[in-house]
Formats: sequence, C-alpha cells, structure tokens
Amino acid sequence: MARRSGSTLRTVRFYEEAGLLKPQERTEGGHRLFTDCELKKLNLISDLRAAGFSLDEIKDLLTVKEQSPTGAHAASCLMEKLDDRLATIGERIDALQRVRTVLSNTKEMVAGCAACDHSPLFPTRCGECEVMSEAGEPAVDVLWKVDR
Amino acid sequence: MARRSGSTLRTVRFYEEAGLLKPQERTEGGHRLFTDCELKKLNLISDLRAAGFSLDEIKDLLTVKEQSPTGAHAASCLMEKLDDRLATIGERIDALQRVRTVLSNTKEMVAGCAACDHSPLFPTRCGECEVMSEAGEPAVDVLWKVDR
DNA sequence: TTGCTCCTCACGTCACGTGAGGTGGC
DNA sequence: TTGCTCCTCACGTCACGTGAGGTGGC
Repeated sequence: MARRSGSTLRTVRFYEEAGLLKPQERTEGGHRLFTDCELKKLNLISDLRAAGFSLDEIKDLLTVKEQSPTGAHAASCLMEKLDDRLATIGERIDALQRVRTVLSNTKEMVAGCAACDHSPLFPTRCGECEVMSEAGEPAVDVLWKVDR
Repeated sequence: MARRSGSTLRTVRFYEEAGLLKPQERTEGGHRLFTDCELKKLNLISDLRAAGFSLDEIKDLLTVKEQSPTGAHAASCLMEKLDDRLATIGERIDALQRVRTVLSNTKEMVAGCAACDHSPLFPTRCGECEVMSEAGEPAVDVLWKVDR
C-alpha cells in the first residue's frame, strides 16, 4: 500500500491515527490490510498534501458526505469547499510564478558576472560595478550587490 | 520590520537564530535594529518559504558569495543553484495544476447531484446511480461514489 | 503614570523521520 | 532456519505559534 502510492509506512500509520485511513482488517499478526478504495484515498491525500493543504483541511473534504443529511446538501457543500480549494490553489500557482520571475530575473543579471575578472569590487562592492544595471530587483540586491 | 514584511516577530527571531538575518545593532534595551537590506532579505526569504524551500536551501543561496573565491566562480555557482530552484518551482507548478484539474473534474461530476432528490442510493451507493458517468476519476470514487 | 510594544525563556504543534527491539510469513 | 518485512513505542526534527512574566520608550 505505502509503496504503491509513493509514500511511507510511517505516513500511512500517521494518517490512520489521524482518522483519514482505515485498514479493512488486520491479519493474525497485526499486519494492516487495505482495500483498493483506500489506496485511491491515500493517493488523493498525497496530492492534496503536495498542494499544501493540512490534514484537517483534507479531512474536511473527505467527511462531507457523512455529515450531510441529503444528497443535494452534500453536493452543494462539497462544491463550495472545492471552490475554496481551487481558489487557494490558484493563489499558490500565482505566488510560485512570481517567485519564478524573481529568480529568473536574478539569474539574468548575474549572467553578466560570469566573466568577472578578479574585480577589486568583489565581493562586497558589486553594487558599484558597471555590469550591474539599475533595474531594481530587490532579490539581486540581497543575493549579489552587497554582502553582510 | 516584521510588520513591514508581512511576517511575525517570532519568525524574525527564528531566522536570526538560524543565521539568516542579523540585526545591525541593538538598542540599550535590547530592541533589534535592522537595515533596509535586511528587510529585502526577509522578503526574499518569505517568498522562497512560500515556494516551499527549507531554510537550509535558502541559506545555501544566501551564502554563495561568501563561499566563493572569485566573482566568476560565485556567478556560475549561483546560476547553477538558481536553475535547480527554477526546475523545482516548475515541478511544483505542474503538480498544483494537476491537482487543480482533479478537483475541477470532481466538481463537474458532483454538479449533476445538485438536484439529488432523496435517492435511496445516498449516501453509500452513489456509485450505482445513473447520474455518475464512467469517467474514471479516482478522486470522485473516494469523495463521492462510496463511503467508508 | 499609562499603554503599547518589545524582550527572553520555554513549552506546544504539525506532519512526519528515525531508530530500538520484537514478530510474521514465505 | 534464514531474510525480509511489518509491528509498536518513543524520541527527534523543522518552522514556527503561543503564552508567561518582565522591560523599554514615547
């Protein structure tokens, strides 16, 4: 089970302890036996964890049905929660793309230093070097222009 | 400082303890005083943390210069590390987009249940309902088709 | 003098990792 | 009988959160 989902034994036991997974039964010797559906659930949990959701937030999704009196109620409740999660994922993608742009800009600026020929300005006064443009990327200031 | 970067006092102190930030000096009473550059650094650290990097991975970027003998060496070393981070960010964006697709598909399937009229199949046998198509999205199996 | 903010311990939390010592099952 | 895998404690780790009790500085 753990191997087939790409997670670890410890993780499976931890999710069981948290009430997210339930082994259908145990062998005589205590080994956990899981159904195929629990494997699908573990895969979904892993995906949602990778997307940055807490186990509580995940449990909240997994227990919608058992907390809803009718099918219509469960459906609208689940759809609302899914919209929340989708919005959060959108924000996280945007944030990652912004960081990507920052690092990419930084790389481009530092590319001009690949031929730095033992400049006396290195390492503490690179900000005064003619190679550095004035394009104000704060990350470049931090990572490159000054030191300490 | 903490407020101006959107983080907390505790976080600033923790980063200082981890060797990522250094207050330029302290007041008589022990209050930390930071330079503008340290604020930029804190903002960069926050962005990289939000992108899922550990403090060790961040420190690794921040100390490239002081560990490099020449400017050319520092530049190529930093660019290599930036490429690594950019690749990781790309993978994380892809993963988030896959999860977004999964949740979006799930929402679309469950939308058909908004008018569920006290079906006797709810809540444990929704998988047998005619409303459910056969499009095999495992997340739908887990969140909707069966229960427990 | 009165608030508000900052200070330093120090314990708590979340999601696991990592042995320590023991058993199951082919 | 021999490996390999699984089992249960139980302590460790990472990145902070959260009081407890005290001081600074306007």
